[in-house]
Amino acid sequence: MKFSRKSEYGLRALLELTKAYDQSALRRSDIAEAQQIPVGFLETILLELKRAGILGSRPGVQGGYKLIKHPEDVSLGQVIRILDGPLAPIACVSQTAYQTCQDCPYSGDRECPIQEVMFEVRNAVVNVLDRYTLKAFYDRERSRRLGKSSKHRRGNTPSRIQ
Amino acid sequence: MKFSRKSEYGLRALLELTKAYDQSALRRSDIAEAQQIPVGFLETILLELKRAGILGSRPGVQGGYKLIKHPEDVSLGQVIRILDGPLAPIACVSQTAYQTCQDCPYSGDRECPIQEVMFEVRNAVVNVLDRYTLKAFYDRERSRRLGKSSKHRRGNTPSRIQ
DNA sequence: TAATTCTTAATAAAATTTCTAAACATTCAT
DNA sequence: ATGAATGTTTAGAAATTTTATTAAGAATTA
Repeated sequence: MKFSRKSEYGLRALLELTKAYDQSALRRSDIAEAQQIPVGFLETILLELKRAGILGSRPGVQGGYKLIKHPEDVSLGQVIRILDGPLAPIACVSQTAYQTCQDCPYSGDRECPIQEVMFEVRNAVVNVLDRYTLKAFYDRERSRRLGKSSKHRRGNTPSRIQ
Repeated sequence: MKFSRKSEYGLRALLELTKAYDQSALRRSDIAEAQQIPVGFLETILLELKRAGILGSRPGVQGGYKLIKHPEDVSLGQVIRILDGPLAPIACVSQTAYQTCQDCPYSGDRECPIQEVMFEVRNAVVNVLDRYTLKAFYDRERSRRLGKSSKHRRGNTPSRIQ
């Protein structure tokens, strides 16, 4: 029932990128150092997040990765689904990747008592992870740095990154 | 975020054993056949559940495995913890197997925003899995066989199995 | 005592996760 | 244009975990 290291690294990288949301791009090496992530593995992760449309990037001097979606628009559930696959504990209760259980004796019209529980587990997990967005990271860091009164206005952050 | 095949097999085996709770012991080969589980792997699983005090067993003719705890007293959370380890998605929010994250930059007094979410996920999962017991399997099968009015009285089921 | 069944440990096979390497492409400063 | 800095891509190696098998042994009952 664990999340993979990959998801963990991904979230930690996004934590850094969210803190730098309205600032300049971050090099993978900077992220790796800040969060103690093996740089080669981080690369793979950042590219998956880029393909999913969450990050943008640019090579060269002043290049790096950048969060291109608003923190409020990226749920942690989305991130984990990208990196780890479906959230459901068993394929027969997944909304995004449903599959009948192989050799399950409850196929057809008979109801499976295990499926019932697993469905509740799935919903419980999804409810938490789709409620939290990257904004939670943002707010927390702001309030740490600026004191309690911080309030971030959602606006246009000019950026040359695609 | 998946459960392992092992947990799934374990639950399915316990489903059979719960249905047979007040009847005779089940041979591993019968359980394996009923639930389409590789018999050798099932062996490993049943023994773990036995060591954990949930099952009893006896060799020889008329032998087999038997549920020795009352279905109401075995939560699905317990079962999965035995077979798959802690339910927490990350070690730093586990109650049963707490561990600080390796190389986590939020060690010490600084609060980790990821930990906060993961703690909620853990609680959500545990709430579901520790609320369901094997009795849910029992009830469901009874009502299927006997119609809606079934009500099982908790009583002494004589058994020679340890 | 013999047939049946569980017990145990070792380990093999398969799958997945984690990570590395290297050749390549793009951007920007000059 | 050129070169340094950085991302891109693919292949695959290493490590770990999961899944399963095997085989010798011990307990129970008829």
